[in-house]
Amino acid sequence: MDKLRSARTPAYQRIAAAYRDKIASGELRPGDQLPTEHELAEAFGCVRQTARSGLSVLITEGLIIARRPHGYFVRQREHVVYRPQAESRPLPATPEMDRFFQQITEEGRTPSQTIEVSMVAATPEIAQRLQVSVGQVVVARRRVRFINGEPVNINDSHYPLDVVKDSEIMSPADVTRGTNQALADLGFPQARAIDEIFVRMPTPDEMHRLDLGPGTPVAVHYVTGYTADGRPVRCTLNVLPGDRHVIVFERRWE
Amino acid sequence: MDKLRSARTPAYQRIAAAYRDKIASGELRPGDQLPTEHELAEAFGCVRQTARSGLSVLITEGLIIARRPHGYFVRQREHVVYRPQAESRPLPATPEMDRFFQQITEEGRTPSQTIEVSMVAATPEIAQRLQVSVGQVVVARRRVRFINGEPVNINDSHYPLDVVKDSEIMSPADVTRGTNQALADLGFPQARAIDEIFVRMPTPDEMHRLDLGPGTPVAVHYVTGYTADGRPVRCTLNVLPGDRHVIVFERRWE
DNA sequence: TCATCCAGATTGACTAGACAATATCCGTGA
DNA sequence: TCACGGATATTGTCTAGTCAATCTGGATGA
Repeated sequence: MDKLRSARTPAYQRIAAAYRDKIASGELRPGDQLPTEHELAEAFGCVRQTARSGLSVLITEGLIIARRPHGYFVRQREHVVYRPQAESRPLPATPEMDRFFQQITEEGRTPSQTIEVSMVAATPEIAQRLQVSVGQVVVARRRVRFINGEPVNINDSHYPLDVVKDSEIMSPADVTRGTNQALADLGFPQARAIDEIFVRMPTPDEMHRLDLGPGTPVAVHYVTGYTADGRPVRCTLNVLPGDRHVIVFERRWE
Repeated sequence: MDKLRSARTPAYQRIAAAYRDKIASGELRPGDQLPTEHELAEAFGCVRQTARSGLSVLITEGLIIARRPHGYFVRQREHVVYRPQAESRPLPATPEMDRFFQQITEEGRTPSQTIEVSMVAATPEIAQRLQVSVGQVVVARRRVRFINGEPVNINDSHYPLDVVKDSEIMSPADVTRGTNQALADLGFPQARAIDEIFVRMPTPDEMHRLDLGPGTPVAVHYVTGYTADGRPVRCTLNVLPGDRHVIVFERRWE
């Protein structure tokens, strides 16, 4: 019976399933090497191309990577906490939050970033959220953040031109007190924000900018900030690689 | 003279890039059919297997699907709004929220769900969040939600055994007033919650339960609810297919 | 009329090779 | 000792086929 089933399922799927299990069970741990294509083909009685198909399944599932000419290795991932609310609430606000930060703490990381400010035509996504027409000129403040020299996320903030004109937000330097504070000083304090999170596979451009391996999905996080009278004054687009981040929100019932 | 490898880029990548662009530019729209493998091979001067490789790239990117024996088609996705805060705040609380709901409104959808309650050993993920030891017995209330007969998400809530023992939460029926209210009635009102969102490719089991196509990542959303004195009384695990959901939060600065 | 069967088109799985690209290891020579 | 260069192992790309699985639609027959 079992033999029948294993004979029915394609060889490449049996190979993928076998090593998926070994990874899930912990028999193979992050960094461990898998057999070579040649060895797999021999072990499963198929040709190299079929073994490759099986391995490629695991690659697209984000479980392993290929390193030429070394072989295939189990991927490792550690999740840096990404906390949208930290923009406004600086520190862990409840004892529960502390527990999470203790586990995934940042030891010895050296963060850095690149900043680039430009005036661009609003994409449909940005235009809709800022309530301007598509193609209208808005200010884009683009950042790529790095930890230990490796890119961790893309952070593109967009502002209506008249809101930030001639302000320090338009200079491509770090605004130490925070762009949200700068926005408030310009007379546009944000009272509310809406967070939207989409999940998808990255575009080739994103794969390049974030140095993503195959099988790594991204979270696309839009933050639209509104003043008290309901005018959108900021739309931030974050692209977060799934293998490097966990997004954390905190809620309270009042 | 010879083949002169048209570019340095491999043929299968050129094929993928060509059709990725056509999809991005809107030349090919959701539901449209791509050329067959045979036609692509002829057009790009390669064999069928190479054309297949190019198409498989687009499949893993979630852009197209293969429907045997019809051909390849551009995928379509519509995002249902998933709003964790709706558990506690029933309706759009700000004018801005209204705008989002108008766009992605639910017309003529017929929701349904399956419910299954069991006592299970806590997985490490659940145990850590409920602050119990791994393997300790907890109550799992598993739901799969459907819209128009199609599964849209997995929703597994876990409770410490002593909290929900002999309560209606343990019966596999819909709790109309909501499990959170039921929990409060048992003497465990939740005062705070922590949301964690991970992004990854689905496991084969999740692909099966949610009827996911290849190239579809999922968001894994943990909600851990705490009473006012900091005791975790609920840990809910949501699995949301990336092609069907957008996660929406709303924030206020006070 | 209506159900049934079959041919055809298309993707899925696989074989059996070939040559290219790449990083490491190791031996050679200055 | 140390720099350089080639051998080697491994994955990456590709060709040229074969046979299987699946769905549609048209032909066939009661």
